[in-house]
Order: sequence, then C-alpha cells, then structure tokens
Amino acid sequence: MKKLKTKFSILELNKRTDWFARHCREMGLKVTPQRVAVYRELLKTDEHPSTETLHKRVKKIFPSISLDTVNRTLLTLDEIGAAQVVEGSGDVKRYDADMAEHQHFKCIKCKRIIDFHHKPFDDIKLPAHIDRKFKVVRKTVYVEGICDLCK
Amino acid sequence: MKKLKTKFSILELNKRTDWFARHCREMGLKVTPQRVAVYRELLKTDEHPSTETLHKRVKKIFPSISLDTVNRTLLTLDEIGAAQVVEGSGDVKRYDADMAEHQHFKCIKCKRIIDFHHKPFDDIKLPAHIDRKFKVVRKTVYVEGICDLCK
DNA sequence: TTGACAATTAGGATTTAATCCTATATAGTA
DNA sequence: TACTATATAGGATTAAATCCTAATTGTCAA
Repeated sequence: MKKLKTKFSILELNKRTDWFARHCREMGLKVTPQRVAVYRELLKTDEHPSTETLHKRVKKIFPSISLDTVNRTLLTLDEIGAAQVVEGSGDVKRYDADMAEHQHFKCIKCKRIIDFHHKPFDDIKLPAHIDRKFKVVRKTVYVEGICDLCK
Repeated sequence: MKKLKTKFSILELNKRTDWFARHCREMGLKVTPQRVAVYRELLKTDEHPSTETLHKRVKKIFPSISLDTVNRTLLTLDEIGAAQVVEGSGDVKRYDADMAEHQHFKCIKCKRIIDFHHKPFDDIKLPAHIDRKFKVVRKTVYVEGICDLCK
C-alpha cells in the first residue's frame, strides 16, 4: 500500500474547496464536479504534477474525465490564481496549488521539485526601472541542481 | 531592411568563437561547422530564441543544417556551459549564450524575454539546509509579468 | 421548480515540439 | 593519407498541448 502523504487534513481540504467554489463564482466560472476534482487532487499533493500525471489520478475518482479537461482546468486555475505553473527550465508544465509564499528547488536529474521556504526571498525588491517599465506579476528565486536522492 | 541588433562586435564574436572551439576540444567534442554556426548565431541575438527560431536563422547561412542538429547542439551548449536554457513557466525551451550574471524578465503575453542586471541578485545566499542537502547548480531571480509593449 | 442558455465537457483529431533512427559524412589523430 | 569515433541529415516517431464539435450541465431568472 502506497503511503499517502497528505498535505492537508480533510477539514482543511474542505475549507479550501469551499473557498475555491466561491472564488470560481466570483470569477463567473461554473463550479463543475470536474473542476473541483482537479483542484482537490492538486491540493492533495506536493509533488507538483504534470497534466498527464494529474489526469491519471483524477481518473481514479472521476473515471470519465478527459485529459483536455484536466489541461484546461489547470490553465484556468493558474489564471484565477488558484494554482500556479511551477517555473523551471524546459520540460513539461508542472502545477502547484499551494499559493503561499515559498520557493522551488528542481532536480535536473530526476525532475523532482522540492518546496522550501526562506523568508528573505518572499519579498524581493526589484530595481526601480523594472517596476517602472513592466507590470510585474510574479517574482521568485529559482534554484536548480542535484537532489539528495540523486547525489 | 530589418534592423540588425548586434550584441557584440565582429571582433568580440570571433574571440568568443575561438574560446568555444577551445572549450569544445577540452570537452572532447569535435568543432564542426554546424556547432560553430549554431553557437555564433545564438551569440548574436539577445532574443533568447527557441530551437525552431534559431534553426530558421542558421539555415540562412548553413542551408542544409537539420532541426535535430540545432536541437542537439543547443542541448550540448547547455551541458558544456556555453549557453543555458532560459528559465520560465511552461512554453518551449529558449536559449541564451550570454553566461555573464544577469536576470530575465518574461512577458506572459508576448513571451518576450528581456535581460536585466541587478547586482544584488548575482550572489543570492541560500539557506544553509539547501546547500547541505542538495548540490546547487544554478540559482536565479525570475521575474514574470506584462512588458512595456503589451501594457 | 422549471426552462433557457451560455459555459463546459468528452473524446477523437490535429498541431506542435522534441527526440529517435540509421546510413552517410567528417574532424581529429597517428 | 587513412582510420575511427563522433556527428550529421532528414525522415520517422513519440510526446505534449491544443483544437473541434456535438452533447451535457451549472446558473439564473421567472
């Protein structure tokens, strides 16, 4: 039996699902069971899954869901700020429903993405000319290397 | 006539090409005209091109070069430290032959990648437990948003 | 509660990106 | 100059993302 790593208690999961439903309605989006299923499944993991990986998982509890729906939903989650595409260099898109400040380390060998949190990185001050010229939406410290298991 | 933005003088370009040839030999790689052509073409631009974009450009001066060769070469350049895959969230791989310390801003609308350089970002101090646990190969500040032209 | 409608979905088709395969060519070396 | 391991061309394949369309379903207003 595969160990179930739960990021959140059922209670917390339900709380966040409620928030998600409200948030969708606020954004004029329908609260479909597919959307909720994708969001909840993404919330449950800290493995930063790809569309395909998440599709496989969601199918277990929603067998008829299509890959396209999972893909579309994940893009939607990113748009409405319920999840984010994890930054990286190349490779397939990976997602994260944890919107609290944190940073990512990506192993260039096994492609594992590991969360870490270093408070000084939470509010990086950009040079003034960048803020002046562009509308900054996201800024983060990105770290790449070889993970403990691959070393 | 399209404006030619040259990042370097011909002299500087040749200097770097010489370095590249030496570096290839040191790494036990052959200095083929295809490799040199790809490297030089990548050096010339600050647009952080994708494989396909660069392939089109290199074809103009090396008509028979295949996409696979350009792709393979770019991956090799990254491996030997002659270029790097630009970090980003999703989308196709984009490359940069400028290995001097600098940071990237990526426009989420037009996908343009703009270089900037903020000295304090050059040597980010990671929390000790990260350095202890992982072998860090690369660390950078990544910024995303809407560029001046798209605003 | 019901009906209407715009949003959403399934699932196959298509597009696009990346990589593989293999016969041929070539850079480096002696 | 000849040998050999490396690299290339270009078509084939795989993998990822997106598109298309008919059928379905949340939402809202009556």
